[in-house]
Amino acid sequence: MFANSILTMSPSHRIEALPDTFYHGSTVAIAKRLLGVYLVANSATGTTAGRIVETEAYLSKNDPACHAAHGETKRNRAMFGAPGTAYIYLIYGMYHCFNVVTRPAGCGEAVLIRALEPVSGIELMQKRRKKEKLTDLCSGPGKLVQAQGIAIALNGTSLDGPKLYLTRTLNGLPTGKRRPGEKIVTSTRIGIRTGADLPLRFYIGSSPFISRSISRA
DNA sequence: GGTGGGATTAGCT
DNA sequence: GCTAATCCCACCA
Repeated sequence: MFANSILTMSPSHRIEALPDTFYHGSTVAIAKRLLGVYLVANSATGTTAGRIVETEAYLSKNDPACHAAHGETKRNRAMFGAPGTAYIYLIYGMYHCFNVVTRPAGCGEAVLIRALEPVSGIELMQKRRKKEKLTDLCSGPGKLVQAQGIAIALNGTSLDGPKLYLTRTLNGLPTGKRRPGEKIVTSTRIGIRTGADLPLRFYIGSSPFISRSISRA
């Protein structure tokens, strides 16, 4: 089964991270463009990978829900880094959320990754999540961070490193982009109090792996 | 120096 | 549907 093939992959495997041009355009455009892209995580316990199926955009202007809305702080500093930087933070004292910084340094815009389709390292994800069902592994921002073993220490690092990276090219799998017939559905964002009416959540409509939260579209 | 809220989840009713 | 678990930070005193 191809899901385990990456685990036995040669250590000399070359990372094909996303090109700089991937981050051209608006944060909304990038949030949509990220649908279908692979997120790969390497740790001492093994490698996992998932295909992004749900994202949310957080903007620097007229978006009160964005962490950067009140300026740079110690907590949100990574958000003001270069495009392709990981912004990881603790939420509700228990879970972490993983974001991709999208705009040039100083802007403070990012895309929250809300759900992945598990594609590799399934057994490791099941072990970390203590869940068997594939739809329970990465169907929420806190869940996918747990399943991928993404450490808070990776906050502020560039998403082209050996421990955590984004790519369209993954070990014989189809190119990491939307496939024919997969349509982007737009809705309001999940779980926020302010800016809740903005249409900034995007997901692959046919995917069974998106978060189960009420869409409130 | 104290306090309250938040881009969540799991488990129970 | 409701709530507990749990912590960083912004804000107010």
